[in-house]
Amino acid sequence: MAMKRKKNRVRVTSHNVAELAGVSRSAVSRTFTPNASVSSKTKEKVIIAANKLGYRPNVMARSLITKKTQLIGLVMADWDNPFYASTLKSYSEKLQKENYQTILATINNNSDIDTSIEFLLQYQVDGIIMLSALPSSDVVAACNQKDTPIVLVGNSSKKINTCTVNIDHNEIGKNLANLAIELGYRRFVLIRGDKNIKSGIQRTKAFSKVLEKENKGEILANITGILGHDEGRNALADIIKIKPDIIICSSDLTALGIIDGARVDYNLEVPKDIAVIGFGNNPISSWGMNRLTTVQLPHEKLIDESIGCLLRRIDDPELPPKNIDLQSVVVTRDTTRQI
Amino acid sequence: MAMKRKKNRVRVTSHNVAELAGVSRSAVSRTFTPNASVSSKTKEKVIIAANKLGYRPNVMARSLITKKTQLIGLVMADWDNPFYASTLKSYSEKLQKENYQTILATINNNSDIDTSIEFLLQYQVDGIIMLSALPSSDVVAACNQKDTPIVLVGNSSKKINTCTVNIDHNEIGKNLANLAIELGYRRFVLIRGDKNIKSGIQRTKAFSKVLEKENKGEILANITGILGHDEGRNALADIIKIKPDIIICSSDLTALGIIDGARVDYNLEVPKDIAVIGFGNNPISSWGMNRLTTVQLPHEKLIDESIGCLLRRIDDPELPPKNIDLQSVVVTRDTTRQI
DNA sequence: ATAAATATTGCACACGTTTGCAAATTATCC
DNA sequence: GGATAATTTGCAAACGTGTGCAATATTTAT
Repeated sequence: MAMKRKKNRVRVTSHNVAELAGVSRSAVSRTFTPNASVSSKTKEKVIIAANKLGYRPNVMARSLITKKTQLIGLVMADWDNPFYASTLKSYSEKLQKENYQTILATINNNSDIDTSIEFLLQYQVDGIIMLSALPSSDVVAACNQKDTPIVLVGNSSKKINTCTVNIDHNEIGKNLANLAIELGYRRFVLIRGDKNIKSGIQRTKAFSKVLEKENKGEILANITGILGHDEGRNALADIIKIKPDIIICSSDLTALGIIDGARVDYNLEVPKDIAVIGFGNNPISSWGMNRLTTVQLPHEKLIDESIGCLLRRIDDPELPPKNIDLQSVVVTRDTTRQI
Repeated sequence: MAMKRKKNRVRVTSHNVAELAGVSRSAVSRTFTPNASVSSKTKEKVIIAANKLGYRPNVMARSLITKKTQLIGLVMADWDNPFYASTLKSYSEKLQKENYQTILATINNNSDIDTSIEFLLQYQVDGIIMLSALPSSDVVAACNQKDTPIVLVGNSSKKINTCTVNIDHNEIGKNLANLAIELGYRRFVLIRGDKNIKSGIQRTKAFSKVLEKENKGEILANITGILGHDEGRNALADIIKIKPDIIICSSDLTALGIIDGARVDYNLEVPKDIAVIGFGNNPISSWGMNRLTTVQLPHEKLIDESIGCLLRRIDDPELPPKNIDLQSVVVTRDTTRQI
């Protein structure tokens, strides 16, 4: 009978290295621990032996004793939002630079936000960054109990006791309104995506508040459920009838769709006949063809602040949670008229 | 003197749960191990106690003994390439579905590809997926020695003994040439990015080979170092002088830049005056305005095959490495003439 | 009711590290 | 060179879990 030989995996451990180098296991451990008490002579012997055997300290075993994994859980809820998706590279790079590795959890439907955190906790991550998702306060309490700091980015709730880093959508709405008024626009159409998304609600609320207060102009329509390029272009048919001065979108893609539609389908000039403002400052928006006026979100700052918050709290779990609101700027290009 | 009290983190372990539930540690371990021998009565007791204490098995400790971490290292080399960047979500989701977590390593300059693998090995990942990066054969040997399967995606070398999943750029070049010839084009300009990137070299080589063989048309210029939209648009000035039939780009963005330039700067009609083909089928390319003819890469298939290869080899490390080449299709839209 | 078969349980060791402590070595000083 | 101080070293005990094995409890068959 042919016997299926299971190759027995040979793991090289500190024991093997110690043996070859003629020292104790402690010595090899100390060799790989910065600032540990070990003579340069034995260190050298250990390193030679380690290289010969291809030894690498086992982080799992180490973390068991040090209670640090150097792992950060990054949970990504909204892959469709280019803003968050593009953030990933920076997070990973910057965390790596701080000597942390990123373990990536993605969630599909809202139900398993909590599950993903539970999962990360099992891996003993040193901290968690949540992008655009709101966990239950129960699971956040679990994190606190375990002294695993968690920072919520782009979605917060007063009820939850933890660090948050957010974009001040209120201020964006205000600024947009003020700018539009200043440029002389009076007949507004607002377009956004899912009507339940809080950031959009905040912006429109702030926008209309300014309008009321200043008593200059009115919102002719407040359209929701429009997100992509072609959706924007298609939505134009109805919008055009209301004859707005300016259309303010909650996505650059929608804005570009509107512009394309205006130019191609209705032979209108932008911004002479109609002005458009986007949101997000997508790389496409600065293309020579497009030159879209849009709002630039504090990309890097958001990342830096959230990492900063997290690392500080990892260092000192007693630190009280901090809530940060970041300002954005609107970049005026050629789809709105000049002052 | 005010004494700074360091809060001592309380970890709840299987010991605590066992105590509360009035059973042994083995019992709680078995409760959280599928198909373990444990009566439903004690299982229930354990679960109640575990919930009360907020117990979660420590994956680190477990992996120490099972020698499985359920971690897959994903190293991302080329974030600028939208193809690979967009792949991330699917990888993460699909691996999660297979009960693996993704630990993300990013590399900046070519020098630390190997370092990132070393890092992942320290974390005892069960397998590694490398996107668009070529590790040294030494470090791949280290993976093999450690029985950590590694699959190379989008960049392979005959010298390296491991699984690879690639796009057949040779075939793309051929298909592109045949299509262009069939459509009646004869005066070609090829544009690509970094001239040392192998995929681009392969495509142009295959392209010109077909041209020679069929003896139909010639490559007027073979431009490298052009990647984005505006670069493409700017490059048009020189290209236009050579009067090509068709411009074949290695990026949709470049192609769109060329088209914008042709239409706006030179008042040319596409495809009547000049035809353009892109590469990658970026979502933008299907916009009603653009309707770009381009090549659709086998996105999901690439992901599925690479994950499949990896998981199979994790299951059975004796499995010989497999090299897979995937075919792409060119999608013809409105920037090339109809047959 | 008893014996046999089966299912469940706990003990204790293993996994690969780090680290306090005491012993051993080396360096420093008079 | 000897006494002391400083550095280096190895021992052994954790860290939190899984699992083989023998012991015990439960079920089944007679």
